[in-house]
Amino acid sequence: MSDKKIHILKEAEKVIAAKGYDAASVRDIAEAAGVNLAMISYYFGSKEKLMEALLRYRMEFMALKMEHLKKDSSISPAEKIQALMQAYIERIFNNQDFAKIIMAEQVIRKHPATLALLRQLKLNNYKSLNDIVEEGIKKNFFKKDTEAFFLFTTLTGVVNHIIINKQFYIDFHQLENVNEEKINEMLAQKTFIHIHKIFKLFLEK
Amino acid sequence: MSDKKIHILKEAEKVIAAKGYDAASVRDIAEAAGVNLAMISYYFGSKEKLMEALLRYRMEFMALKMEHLKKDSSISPAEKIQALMQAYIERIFNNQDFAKIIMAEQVIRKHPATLALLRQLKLNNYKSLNDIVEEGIKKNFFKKDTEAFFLFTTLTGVVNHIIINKQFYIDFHQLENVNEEKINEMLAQKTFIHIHKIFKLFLEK
Amino acid sequence: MSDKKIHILKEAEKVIAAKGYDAASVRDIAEAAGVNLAMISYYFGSKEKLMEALLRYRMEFMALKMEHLKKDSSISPAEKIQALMQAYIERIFNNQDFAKIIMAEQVIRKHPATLALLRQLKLNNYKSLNDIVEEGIKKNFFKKDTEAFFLFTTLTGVVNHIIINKQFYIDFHQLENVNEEKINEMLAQKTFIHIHKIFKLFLEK
Amino acid sequence: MSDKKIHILKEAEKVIAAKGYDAASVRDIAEAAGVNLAMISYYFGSKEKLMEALLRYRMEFMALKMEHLKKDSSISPAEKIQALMQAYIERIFNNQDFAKIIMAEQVIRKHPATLALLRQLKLNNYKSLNDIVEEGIKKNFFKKDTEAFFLFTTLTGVVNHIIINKQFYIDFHQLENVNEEKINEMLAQKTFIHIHKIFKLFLEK
DNA sequence: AATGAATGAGCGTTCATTCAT
DNA sequence: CATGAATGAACGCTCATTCAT
Repeated sequence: MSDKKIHILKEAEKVIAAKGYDAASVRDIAEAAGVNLAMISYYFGSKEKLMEALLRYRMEFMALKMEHLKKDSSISPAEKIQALMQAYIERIFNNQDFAKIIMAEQVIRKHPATLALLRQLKLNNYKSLNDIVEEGIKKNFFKKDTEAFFLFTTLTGVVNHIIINKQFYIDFHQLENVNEEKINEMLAQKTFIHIHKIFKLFLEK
Repeated sequence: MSDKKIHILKEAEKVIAAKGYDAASVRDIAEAAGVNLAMISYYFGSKEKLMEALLRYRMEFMALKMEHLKKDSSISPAEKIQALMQAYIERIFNNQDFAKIIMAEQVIRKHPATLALLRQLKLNNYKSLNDIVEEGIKKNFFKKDTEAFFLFTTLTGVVNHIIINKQFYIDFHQLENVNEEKINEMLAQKTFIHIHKIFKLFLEK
Repeated sequence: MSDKKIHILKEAEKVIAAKGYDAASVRDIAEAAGVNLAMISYYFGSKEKLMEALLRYRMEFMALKMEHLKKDSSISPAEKIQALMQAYIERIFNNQDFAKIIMAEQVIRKHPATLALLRQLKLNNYKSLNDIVEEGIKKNFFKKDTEAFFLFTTLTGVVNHIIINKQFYIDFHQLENVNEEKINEMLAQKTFIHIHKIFKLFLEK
Repeated sequence: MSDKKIHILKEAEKVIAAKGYDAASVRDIAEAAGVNLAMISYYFGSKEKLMEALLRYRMEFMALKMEHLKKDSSISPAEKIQALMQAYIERIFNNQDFAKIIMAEQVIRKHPATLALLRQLKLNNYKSLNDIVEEGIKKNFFKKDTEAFFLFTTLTGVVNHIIINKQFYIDFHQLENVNEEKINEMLAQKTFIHIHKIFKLFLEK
């Protein structure tokens, strides 16, 4: 993909995360990207296809491809889970705009083309988690009776809601003057510890 | 509030939950409610004020007013937490449309008027939780080192993400033909058990 | 149909006849009719539907409903043909804008919805002519071997091409300063005589 | 003119005949001709000038240049008329797309540049006819009182309307499965006979 | 109180054309 | 000679809202 297309996608991501897909006009996006209005259609075909392109572009980085981990028997299931958690938290925290867009897209809108993409992403991530859990159970490291679905929604739900409530956290703890990067780091770390404890509770014998 | 207004709000809730605020046109809402288009502005002033009215109307039921519990010293903090969890899960599951609207509103849009309302709701709910936690700590029932913020985001994050991923769960477990009411009940119960375990982990000594 | 709708249709007819359907923008039509741009969609739904409404509105006057003539046996087939010719010439000359629109629509564009309407109009007119011709043949007044199709295309082709070439006629005979009404009357009369002779040639024994 | 230009013109002719000038986008034409979009402007300057080029290119074949006939006194005026009729019918039937474009252009659009060209074409054709008619009158072969204008509009009107109504004719006589070439031949022949009779009526003493 | 009619603003998209290479 | 990239203008249409009744 051309640099210009990527540039437009990145600016579009900001605008759409801030306003939502419907309220983000093509004119808004074009202005933010510093390109002519007609370029959007020229490059992507339509607003909807730009959205699709954005999802495809970012999903590559969002997807938890744990293939290299799965087959490595020198790493314990517990360590794999830890790595997956770490990767997910990192990715969400490193692209909070995209995380918001995905959240909004799941809750409302549900455009057919994006729906299929999101389902695929979700399925892949879910399976990555599930595979490790099943491996852990088989190898007798993990408890048998834990539904992966609840672990999955816990991981995604907690991380995403921490993103949503970040401003609330800042306000509550009066961190307005703290560097945002610092806050993100701190929150990410605390989030990891928090979820790690939960996963241990549900998985480790 | 007049019955007609409430009727419009309820229909608007469905439409907005399905399409999102921006994509839900006043025409859509008027048609769904079976009222004249001009009635919306006539009754509520504007689309935005209808949204505000909807938030106010539903937030009364969403807010976790635990005053009657707080002062009752015959109930243990653990039981209070349990009651709060139960109440929250019940409310989200009983009004999934509104839950979606609130989620979308928090993630995107962020209209000043609604922002303040949502912040208030969040603060109230957070404080309800926090009060109980602090009481538990003071009474030496709960661990000292647990941040209420993470308990809060866990409760809200998990419950809301289970709502978001309900369809995914149905597809995955092939429950397409199961009565939706049944699925809701089952999921709500499992969600309660799941979160209850987490809370125990973080709070109980 | 409301007066305002009819007013818009009449102004639209002028604009579309002058520029052609595609070049006549909704903005042009709205301006010509002195109404707000959005009124066009409000009243007619879309530009295409306005066109359809125009066709339906004018076709009532364009159709050669000769039922009252057909059954009247006191009128000879020759007189009936004469009446039909007269009626057709009159209608085309009295609404030259619409005649042009129909011509252009038949030649190019051919939008499904209008295509069906025009086909119906053509079929009705053709049948009106054909019925009389067949009656004349049966009653032994008319020649047997004349194809109605060529009479039909002669009538419509000649009349419409005289409309098309009216300006050419005016220029050629330097009638720039003659009242248009006069020219129309004169041309209509000459056209009638011309076609009458042709029809006599092909029909009368 | 280069082969490529001619190729573009021929493809443009098809597209414009099918959709009309305004609805035929430069993109459509470029795609149909298999050339780069920018080539159109590059070769012809603009869409309008392409249209002009098309008119100029085709008008050479459309113009009824009867000079060689006019001066030949061994051919009777009646035979000359016949030759002109034949030539006109042939040209229209052999290039129905262009005939449609000319018709549409005369009825609507009327762009200054094309208007002048078409007027010239019309004038030339009209004069070719008129010259022969006048010669016939002078030589006492033809009736005096026939206006050439009505002969002209009869020739052009009937032929062009037969083209317009060709599909109607096919539908009516259920000739859907007959080879189009065959239908054209048959119609052209019938048209010639038909118009020939009319011209005889109006001209021969 | 209730509503059909109307409106200005803005939407996503496509247009013919130009420009840099 | 040829073309991919880019652009300003305009397109048909829908929006939330207002107004006259």
